[in-house]
Amino acid sequence: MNKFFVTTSIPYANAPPHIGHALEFVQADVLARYWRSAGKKVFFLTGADEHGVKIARSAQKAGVTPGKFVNKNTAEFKKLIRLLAISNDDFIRTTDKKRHWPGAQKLWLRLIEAGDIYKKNYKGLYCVGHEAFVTEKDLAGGVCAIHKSKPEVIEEENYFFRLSKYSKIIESRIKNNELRIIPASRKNEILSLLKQGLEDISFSRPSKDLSWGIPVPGDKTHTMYVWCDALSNYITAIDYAEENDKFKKWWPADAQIIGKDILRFHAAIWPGMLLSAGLPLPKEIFVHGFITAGGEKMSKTIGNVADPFGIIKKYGADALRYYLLREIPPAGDGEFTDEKFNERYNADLAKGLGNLFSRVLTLAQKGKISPIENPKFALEIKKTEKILKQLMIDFKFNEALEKIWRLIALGDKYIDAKKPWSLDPNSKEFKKIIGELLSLIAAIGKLLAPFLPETAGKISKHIAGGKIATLFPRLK
RNA sequence: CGCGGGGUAGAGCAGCCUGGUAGCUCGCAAGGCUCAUAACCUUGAGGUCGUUGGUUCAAAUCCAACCCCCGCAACCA
Repeated sequence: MNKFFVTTSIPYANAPPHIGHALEFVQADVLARYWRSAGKKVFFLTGADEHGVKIARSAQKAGVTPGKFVNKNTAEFKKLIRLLAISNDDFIRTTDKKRHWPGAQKLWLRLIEAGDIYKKNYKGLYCVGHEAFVTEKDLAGGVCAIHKSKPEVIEEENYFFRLSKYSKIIESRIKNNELRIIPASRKNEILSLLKQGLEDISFSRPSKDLSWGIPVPGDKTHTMYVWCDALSNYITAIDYAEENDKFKKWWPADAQIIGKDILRFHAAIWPGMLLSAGLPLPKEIFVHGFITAGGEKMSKTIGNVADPFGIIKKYGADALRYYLLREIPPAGDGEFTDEKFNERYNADLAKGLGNLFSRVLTLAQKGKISPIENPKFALEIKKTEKILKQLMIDFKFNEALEKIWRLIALGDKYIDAKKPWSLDPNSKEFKKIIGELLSLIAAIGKLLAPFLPETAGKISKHIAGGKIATLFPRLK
């Protein structure tokens, strides 16, 4: 198929975005841009998860309605997406009653038709301070660790989803790669979980406890729990409610990008729901890690959280994109520190790409020079293109950039060997050498476009205009 | 016996699946160059591959045991 439907997880609009969100957006964006330029029809979806008790409570604390509360946070996410030059085709919000709710409710009804929704008493420990159920983990010596009060045992009736029924089939789909989980370590992780068998999951909450959400169809006393509410965004955005041509064109998703914390939801619960509804499963789930700071987990409490807005403002979107793609192992945890950022920036962007660009354009200004193909360069570029394709299939963004940087080194070596500055700018030889370098840089720019769209634009613009420009000023 | 990730040059990492001269980036040293953002190019120094034992002609790589570090409550991907 010549289409590519890529999704990010939809961030929870309970807090403003941080650098981890930026990572996921950028990874998905590179895929979208790459496959778009490779000629595929691409649909790139992202959005916001805006329901739930937590948001309702945060809104109350802030003294605003939940609607206003999520509007504010979602606006921040949209701002980050815009500033990062993310090329998403759509943005779905779970509070969207027109676009999202009908599809979510339809999905629920399909699960009922399949006989997979049933009512069951749910017994749990209710903490008055939390105004919610707590688990054993929240307790310390039999009392709530935060509120120091003894929780009550409460029984309530909830809807359940018969996830257990699909345990075996999900396991086999993942095992035989009909549903590819990347990297392999995550695949193994989920398989070991599936081996133990999945349990049915609570699928609703009484409306009195959770009113900020989507009502269960035909039962006003219950509200959908997060599973049917949020996971369904991947299909509601492409008109699952209508099941029209748009839906048929795009579903199943070709790649779903998620973080390691929500692997279970996407590789077990979500496939279970799709199977129950008689829908195909996504083809691939790519799982990225977390960004740490100085070996420690980023935490608002510790205060070592890197702020994506500040970085973009200071160094530009492409500098942040480059760091996230080059320095963070795509499928593993990675570090973000100012020192590392400066090092990467100076070594690769300023002294590498920027400097080569600058020295070639300076020389090119000495005469009217147009790009000329060099067979050796052309061969290397072609090789790089080929390797790049496989690396994109494997989600290895860091290696892809490393390969492109080899072409930059090639350019530097060529200049050094040919010493064009010692030649007469009007000589044929000079024009040939610089022309070849111009065409190499143009090719590098083209290869970089999915990763650093703004820089790629600058490169082609300045080559055409013959003007010298500083792509990335060196940091002190 | 909870689960998972990791321990390879001063730092950060790759290599391990599919054993066979230990590689990359940064940093450091020497030389070259002067077109360029004090940038670029070349060469070099630096490693008992966590420990111990096993398999093998051969182990960073396979097997076993052990030691150490980091995640697995919340904000949060």
